[in-house]
Amino acid sequence: MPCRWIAHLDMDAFYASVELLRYPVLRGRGVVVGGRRAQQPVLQADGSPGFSELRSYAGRGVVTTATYEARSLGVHSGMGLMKAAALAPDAVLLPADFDEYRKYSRLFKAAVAEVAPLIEDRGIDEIYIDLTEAPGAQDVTDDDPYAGIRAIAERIKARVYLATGLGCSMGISPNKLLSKISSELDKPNGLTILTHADIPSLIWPLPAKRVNGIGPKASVKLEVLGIRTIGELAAADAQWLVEQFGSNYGAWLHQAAHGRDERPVVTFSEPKSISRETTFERDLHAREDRAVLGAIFTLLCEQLAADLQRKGYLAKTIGVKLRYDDFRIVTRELTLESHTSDAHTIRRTAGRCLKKAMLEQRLRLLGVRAGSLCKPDALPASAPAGANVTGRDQLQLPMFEGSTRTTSDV
DNA sequence: TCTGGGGTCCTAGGACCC
DNA sequence: TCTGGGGTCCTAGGACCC
Repeated sequence: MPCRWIAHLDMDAFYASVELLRYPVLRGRGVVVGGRRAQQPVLQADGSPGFSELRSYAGRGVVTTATYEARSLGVHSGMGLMKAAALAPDAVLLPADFDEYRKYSRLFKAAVAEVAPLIEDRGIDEIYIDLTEAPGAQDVTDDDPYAGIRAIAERIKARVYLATGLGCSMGISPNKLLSKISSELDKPNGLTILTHADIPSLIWPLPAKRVNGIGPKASVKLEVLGIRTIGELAAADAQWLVEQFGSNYGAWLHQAAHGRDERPVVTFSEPKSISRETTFERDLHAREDRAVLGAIFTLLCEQLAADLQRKGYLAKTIGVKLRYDDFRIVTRELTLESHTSDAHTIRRTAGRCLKKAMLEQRLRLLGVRAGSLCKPDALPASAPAGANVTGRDQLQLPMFEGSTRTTSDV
């Protein structure tokens, strides 16, 4: 196939950078965003905000993002806040403000779309962009074979900064896999352009876990097998990888290590599931803490129902997720006979799921999930949202389509 | 001093049907 | 009477990602 130009754009330390826009006085300091109950800055007598430092934090919670100053001390996202406090006690801790981050997310994506509209959403702070057909993308000059694509990338970065005041890093290559790796090679505010010819020198020396899709488990297993870098993975026999990792994943590992990836940039996809979950401030017991647990459970179901209704989806399977105090996770789910977004139906079904799980051990987390989603208009017209009809009834209902309402319609 | 909240995809076994 | 596959749906768990 003709060479594609796929960009991966990643906002630099996104949440923390948004907070720096709000509190410019924190620029240059270690700043950590995270902790569900981290303290909002309180206004001091002189009108300036008083920030709480990481050292004074106690309780559950993880680092969501850290500025590069805090990262230089070893703090990284996903780390427990107590551990982060030991590494960077002087860092400022701010609570996450997702409404604000979503606002900036929309701003930067709209800015990119003005230059290049073929965008794949990869969450709040990153996107893929297909630049293959962008005007001038294939232009070359005597001293720069990437002159055209480089100019487009610089234009995108400038537009993002103009729209948000935030920096980003871009990786551009013939596919998503290589671009994702490339965008991290020159952070922050970086731009890396590479082709297949650069794989041996730029990609192969990197640790295998830098490949998107090789996580903690797979990288440990690879290390046990004597493979640390992407190059060593590329040198491994494909059949041997299949024997070690299964046909699907093994074959993919081999392809990935050679930088091969034909996935298209997908500009739209329907959600598969919607969920709500919460970690308690202290572990709860199904019997001893029945009242508070029940209230939280109902609230989660109501929030989930509201999410479904706001987004315009109906769900056919309802599930619960439990995390016990030893971090073991179990899930239970039930498939309904008809789709619903009704809070009571969700609560009742989730309650039946809960009964299928072991409830002796203390719980750390409780979640409710809606799956098998569809839009109301994709359903037979005679099976209205939340109608309590069985599958068999649904099959018979079309006989009444277009006829007068029956009592079962009400 | 442990480990948030929101997702996707894959695997695998059993039920059920043809 | 026994032996068989293939396809789809449901359920549970797990790896991985942002």
